[in-house]
Amino acid sequence: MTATRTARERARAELTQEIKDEARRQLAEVGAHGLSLRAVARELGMVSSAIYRYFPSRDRLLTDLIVDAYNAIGEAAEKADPGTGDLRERWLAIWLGTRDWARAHPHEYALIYGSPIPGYAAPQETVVPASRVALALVKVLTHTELRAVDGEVPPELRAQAEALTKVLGIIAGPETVARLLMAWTQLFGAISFDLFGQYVGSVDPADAFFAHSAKRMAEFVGL
Amino acid sequence: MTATRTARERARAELTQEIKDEARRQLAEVGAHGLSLRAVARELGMVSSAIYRYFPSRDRLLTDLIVDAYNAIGEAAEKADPGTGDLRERWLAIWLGTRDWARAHPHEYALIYGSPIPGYAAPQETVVPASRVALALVKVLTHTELRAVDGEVPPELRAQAEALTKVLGIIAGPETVARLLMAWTQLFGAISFDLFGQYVGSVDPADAFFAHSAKRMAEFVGL
DNA sequence: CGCTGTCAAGAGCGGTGCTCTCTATTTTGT
DNA sequence: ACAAAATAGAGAGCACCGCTCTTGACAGCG
Repeated sequence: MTATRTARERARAELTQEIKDEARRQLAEVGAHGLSLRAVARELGMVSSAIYRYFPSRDRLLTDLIVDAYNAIGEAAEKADPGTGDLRERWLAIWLGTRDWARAHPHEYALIYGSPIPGYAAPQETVVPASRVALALVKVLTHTELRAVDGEVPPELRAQAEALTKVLGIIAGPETVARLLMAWTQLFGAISFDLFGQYVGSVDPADAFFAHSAKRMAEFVGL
Repeated sequence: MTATRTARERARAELTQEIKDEARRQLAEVGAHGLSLRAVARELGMVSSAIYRYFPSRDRLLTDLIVDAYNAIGEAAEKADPGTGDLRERWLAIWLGTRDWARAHPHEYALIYGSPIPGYAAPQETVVPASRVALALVKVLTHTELRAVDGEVPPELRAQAEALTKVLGIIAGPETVARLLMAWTQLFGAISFDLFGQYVGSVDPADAFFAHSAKRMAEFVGL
């Protein structure tokens, strides 16, 4: 266990990365459905059985790709946030940055926000990366007093909202938390509808509608 | 071409239905990904090649299942609407009815609102069934004056909204149409997040949150 | 009856995930 | 320095998949 790895360890890390890169390329061509370890191996010039030294199963490779995708879209959201300035502009920037990443990586987006893969249960390690976009949105709201939004909240939802308030560390009433969840739903609902073709025939292209939605939802949560 | 079919024709129609039913059962077990014509045939006691007499390809069977699913969720939405009475209650009923169908048929829901299937292009025949839920929502609004909602709408979105106004035959300003689209997005965004597990850790179970969202979106569109 | 169209059956092609064994090479402990 | 242990790739093989092709049995109808 030295600081400088052995030649074998370096080769292994490199090849592992190459396998993931090639898998992502195939994901863009044939989707998660058609992702084939044999094809990845073939493209990399290795024999099919050899790839199992690096990923013990197709599912394990998928999990790694999923975690990478959650981190990538989360990082895109965080980087889109200027961090200072007008809060509504920061909010909009995060929405646009998130959508831009999704449009640039539609198959990776579908991997994380599309249909669940049957027989595949997302391991625990995906939950933290999965929350990064939502946390970026919440961060915009933490240092300001939100315009109060009114509305009755049923007890069941109130309890869930209050539990979330503690986790997120924000000062907001249950109705505001509920609206924040709706905004989060709207963000990914709109991206999914756009990418999955449901807007064809109504708002296609959806750029103007998406930016409009972002602004309306900013108002909606009290920003 | 007589009204009463021959024995052959009746047997064929029955077997076609049996194949679709068995395919739906398998969809629930292994998803669209794992749907296998051979397995369907095996389960029905026929040899694998025989099934191609009924469905020329796996994709053709998928298309039929997709059209059936769109029609089923559309019919669920329409039947949930009492048709008369308080408009906000009708709106809520449609939201709940749509979600109920989705929760009862999660794999069929994923088939139509989940990730697009790579290499599969939805044929034209799917677009009319796909719009039935949205039309059920619009129908609630057609015989009332909506509370005016204000807001600036950029020209690009305004043009799309006005084109939609004509198609839908409703009397509503561009901002209202945009909000209607947002409500439609919210409806399926929330159902997808619920079914696909994104609400785990925040609002799970999501029943209270979903009903709350429905009511807030009713207000939001001016109902 | 015999023709025509429909049907199930079976073999076969090239692909898949995955396992096993065998051999070559590198790393590690003494 | 050298042998033992760990790791690497290669290849064969299993059971499955979608799909195609051919063959032989049967029903409907003139």
